Amino acid sequence: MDLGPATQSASSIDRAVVDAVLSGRMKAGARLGEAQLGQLFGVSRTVVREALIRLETRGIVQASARRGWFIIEPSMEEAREAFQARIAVEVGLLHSIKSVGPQALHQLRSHIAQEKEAIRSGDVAARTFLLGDFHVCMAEALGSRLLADILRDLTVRTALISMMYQTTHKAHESCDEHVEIVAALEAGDMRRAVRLMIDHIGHVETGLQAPLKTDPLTELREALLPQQSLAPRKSPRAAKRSASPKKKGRRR
Amino acid sequence: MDLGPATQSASSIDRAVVDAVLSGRMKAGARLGEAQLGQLFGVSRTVVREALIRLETRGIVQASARRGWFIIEPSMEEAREAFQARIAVEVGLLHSIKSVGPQALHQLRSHIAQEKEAIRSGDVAARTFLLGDFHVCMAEALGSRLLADILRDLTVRTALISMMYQTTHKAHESCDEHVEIVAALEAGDMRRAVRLMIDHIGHVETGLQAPLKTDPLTELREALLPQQSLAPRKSPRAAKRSASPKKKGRRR
DNA sequence: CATTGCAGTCTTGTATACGAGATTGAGCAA
DNA sequence: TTGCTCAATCTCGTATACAAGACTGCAATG
Repeated sequence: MDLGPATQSASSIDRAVVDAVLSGRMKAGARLGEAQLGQLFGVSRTVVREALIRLETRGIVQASARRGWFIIEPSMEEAREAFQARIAVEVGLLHSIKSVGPQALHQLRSHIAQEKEAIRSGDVAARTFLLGDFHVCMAEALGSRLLADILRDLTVRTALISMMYQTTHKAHESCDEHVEIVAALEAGDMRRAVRLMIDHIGHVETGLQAPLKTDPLTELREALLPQQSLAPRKSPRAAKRSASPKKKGRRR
Repeated sequence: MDLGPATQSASSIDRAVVDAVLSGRMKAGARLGEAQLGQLFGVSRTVVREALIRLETRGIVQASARRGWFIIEPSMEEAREAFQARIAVEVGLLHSIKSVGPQALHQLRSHIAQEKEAIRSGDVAARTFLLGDFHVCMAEALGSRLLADILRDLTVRTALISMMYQTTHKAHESCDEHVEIVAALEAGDMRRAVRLMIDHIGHVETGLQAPLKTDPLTELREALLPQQSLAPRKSPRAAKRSASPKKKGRRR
């Protein structure tokens, strides 16, 4: 992690946030203060703001007017959409290729080796990152940088979802499925690869359970605010007893 | 030439630029000065800059350090990538659905009716916009807002490409193919819809010809800068005085 | 005539100033 | 205690200031 040169920090803020999310070090709903990030990276709010705007455009963070920037908190519905989009893109990708070259296979096998190593050593952050990155890596290896970028952003979304909602899908199972997919690619059996990929993503999605309750207010919020509330209460009469629900834990 | 400050300056700059590109009113390589846009929309450079950063993140404009912002000029290679990505996404989308509801069909037919009207009336901008927007509209009608957004940005790219490189594909042919695709969707024949869509996008892509030479330096740039380019078979006229307002500097 | 050095101008990159919405917490009344 | 008001504070939204890179045009030079 390089926090030194100011010239690079412009785009390194983006990468730092994305990596943090993909590694599970940063959770959905986490707050990203402009001033804080600026101090952390040694730049002014202007530069931080540009990075946040990029992340917002990519659907990774969300600005709440005059309150702050937060990592997005996908709803169950948005979760489904994200998984569906991923399936569509990855299936389309697999359909669009005839065969897989030896170099691409090497890259994928190398990636899976890293996954196994991370799983073995118990490095949760690396494991989480690599398991999601496999799909990005696949798109890249198969020749489409554009689709890889698209998949990366979609993966961020599903990664957040997997952390928000309990998932029964275990790491080694995912890794095993990656192995099978690569095997199918190597055999040139695209139909099987597609089938495996659909099942694989489906396994993760159907593994979603009730939301994790690290925050005691999570249930309440889920129950009361199915959609994000943007009602600017001006009349104090209507809002009576709503003093308690402060948003999330403040981080300092 | 003032568009009036009453427009929602926040995201309206984005939309204005995207619409202008999709309508063919703004061509690849067009310059977008911060100060100019600011005056045009009645906001400061800060707001303009945010919009430009969003557009850059979406791959629509490109910043050249301390020179300015420009609509991207995809190379032939990038053109192929964009078309391939579009095929992958749209094929994946069609594969991921079982059937198409009556409401979606209505939307698509309505869209095609607009296309025909624009073609009939000779409204080139509307025609260009609608022909590209059909694919976005399809993704939206088929239920994936995420994929629709992705397709919109990819479509911007291919739209620019179609304007940069001469295309033999005519508007009414595209419209006819849209009709066929919708017919296949209505019949529930997804396999046929997929094939038609691949052919349709392929028709546009294979229709690409030699680059349009609005800029006398195009050939020179193509010959010297990119990694691999098609062999130019036209006799290049010597780039005499470049009195044109268009100025292409070197890239670093 | 072609080339090169140089100053002036233009445009962006970054920081900072200032204002407004949102939140919080204390104080006060019932 | 409960409920309300309001000022202090936090944070972002927008504009502006200033510096530096990049281009232009001209003149001097070979």
